[in-house]
Amino acid sequence: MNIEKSLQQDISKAFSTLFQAELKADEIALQPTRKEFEGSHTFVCFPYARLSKKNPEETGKLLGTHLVENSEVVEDFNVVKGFLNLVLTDATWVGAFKDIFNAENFGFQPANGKEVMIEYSSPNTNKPLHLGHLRNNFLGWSVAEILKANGYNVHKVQIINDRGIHICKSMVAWQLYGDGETPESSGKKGDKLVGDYYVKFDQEYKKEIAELEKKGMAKEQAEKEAPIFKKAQELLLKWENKEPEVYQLWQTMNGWVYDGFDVTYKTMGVDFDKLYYESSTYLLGKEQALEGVEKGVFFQKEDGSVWVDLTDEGLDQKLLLRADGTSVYMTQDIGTAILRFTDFPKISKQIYTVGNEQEYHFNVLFKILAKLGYSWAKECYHLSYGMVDLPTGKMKSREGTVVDADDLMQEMVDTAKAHTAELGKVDDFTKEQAKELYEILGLGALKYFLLKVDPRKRMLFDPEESIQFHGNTAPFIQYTHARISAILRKADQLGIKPDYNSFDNLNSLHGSEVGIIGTLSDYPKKVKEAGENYSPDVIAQYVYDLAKDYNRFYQEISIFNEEDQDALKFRIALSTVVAQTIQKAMGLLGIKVPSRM
RNA sequence: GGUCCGCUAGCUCAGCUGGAUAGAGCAACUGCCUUCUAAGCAGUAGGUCUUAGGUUCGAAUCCUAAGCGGAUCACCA
Repeated sequence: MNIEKSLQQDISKAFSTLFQAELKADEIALQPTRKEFEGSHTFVCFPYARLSKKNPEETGKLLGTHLVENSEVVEDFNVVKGFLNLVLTDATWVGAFKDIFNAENFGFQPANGKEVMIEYSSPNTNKPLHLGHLRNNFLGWSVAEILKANGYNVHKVQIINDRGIHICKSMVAWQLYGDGETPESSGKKGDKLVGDYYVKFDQEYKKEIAELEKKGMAKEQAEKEAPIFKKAQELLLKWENKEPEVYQLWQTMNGWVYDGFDVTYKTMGVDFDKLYYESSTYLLGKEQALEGVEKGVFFQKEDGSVWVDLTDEGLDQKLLLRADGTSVYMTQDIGTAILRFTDFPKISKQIYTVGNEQEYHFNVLFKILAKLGYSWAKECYHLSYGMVDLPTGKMKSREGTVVDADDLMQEMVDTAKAHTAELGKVDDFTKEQAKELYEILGLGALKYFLLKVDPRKRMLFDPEESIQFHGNTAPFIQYTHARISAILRKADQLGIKPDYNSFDNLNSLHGSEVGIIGTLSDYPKKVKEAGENYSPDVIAQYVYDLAKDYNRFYQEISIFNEEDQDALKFRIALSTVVAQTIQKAMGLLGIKVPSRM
């Protein structure tokens, strides 16, 4: 029996007997008691004074007295300024813990038969992944896990933006300046190599613009007339016409990028159930655009370009096909969405994990899909997250202030290594064990740092702070797990194996033990909340609180010096559940926990 | 200019379905390792919750306006 529900029912009954007033159990709001007062649950009397026809203070006193006499769970109470603080019996806490200890998959919901699709990552294939992608990938992957924990069947997908003017830019630069360079010939990671040519393009492009401007051309026109830019445009057109030479180069260079991405995804610990490629969805989008013209939902301008008019929705007109027939970003997103709902007809929701600078884009996309008559358009949701800023300001790829994903992850692992070596606690580890530990710690620290913040908010990435191993960090939580693991190893050696009835005669609990049980009881609620709001930060915050609670207990109470066998077994059981919960909650964030560190 | 988002301790963030004296971490200062891992624990100090109105028994939380910062309004993705 859930503690909160028992209390709600008892309070409801009390209102009926004491005040002859009807108050439904599920309408009763209880809040956690502030730590400066005695008790665990607080009933705020003000809103109910109307029902009790007594002032809040009086209501609280009558209610408290009645509960102590009639409720099995209430031991004591105090009323402070209209707040009724309830102290529960230790038996109640032990009972609640027994249920948790016994639970099959505590905190997780059984399958609910619903399917959702979540998209994340979705990089362009013209440059390597960076810090912003890390937030995106960790967020999307974590939300997927959290939704699974809430009983959904989840499909993790991404759309790889493998075609378009951006990749053509890299291709042109490689044709002009590449001299046949390949990842094999230069030893460069494929995505880095292609990214270098994207930068090269931009440098040359700027030079050409400057030259044209010098000759008296307006900047805007120079941007369109620069020869290298025109070459990129030509390549795009040739690509859409599937000219073999261009198509092959495109395939080769994308192949290099995919090889590079694979390595990065593997390090990140992120994966996908299905990949969509823009190159194979944009044609469907084109068809839709043309069909839309026939249906009269879209219109064509004199130059042949296709547009949608959303002015009646408070938005603007939006281009869907260029005059030369080539498609834009929006075109392929229409095709992709349709394809996905065709592939997975049962999905009840599609979540797009994409930065908040694209809010307008998705707003428009969903409206277009609705206009085309797709009823599922309203089930599309843009999980919009904030930018990652650096202490030096915004990341700008063209100014070289981008934090590369591979470099950053490596740096985190290196730092974990240095810090661990300094402490010297795992000097007996084999090389492989040590390497694994450094990766668990370094990647964990990074993931936690990026996930503990509300995704909707923009956040500051301070490299100094991100590699901190104290305080509200993954290593702190991982350390707590390692400590518990040491205790459980010892308990195992001593043959202490608590079961459901091992602590039936336990007659008193310490405050820190009650605190842990209270926090554990919150876990299912937190998993649900994190799922409803697509907020891994709820889990991050929770698991930190749990670790803190355990560390206080660890510091205050000795386990193995305890003579009372019931108390000893209870503490082992409590430690077991905390370790499992830490492990599972961190798992929802994609963070592993070591048994020694 | 229109639309949207943010503003809480020196810094980074919780709290936001209205509840008590607004919480953590970092940084600073003070204690605690012959005891299950000190990557820890306990404590001190640090706040007109951007401002002004309003609703309410009660507002960091809801409403209105202003200020500051950001995003967006591309034949870029």
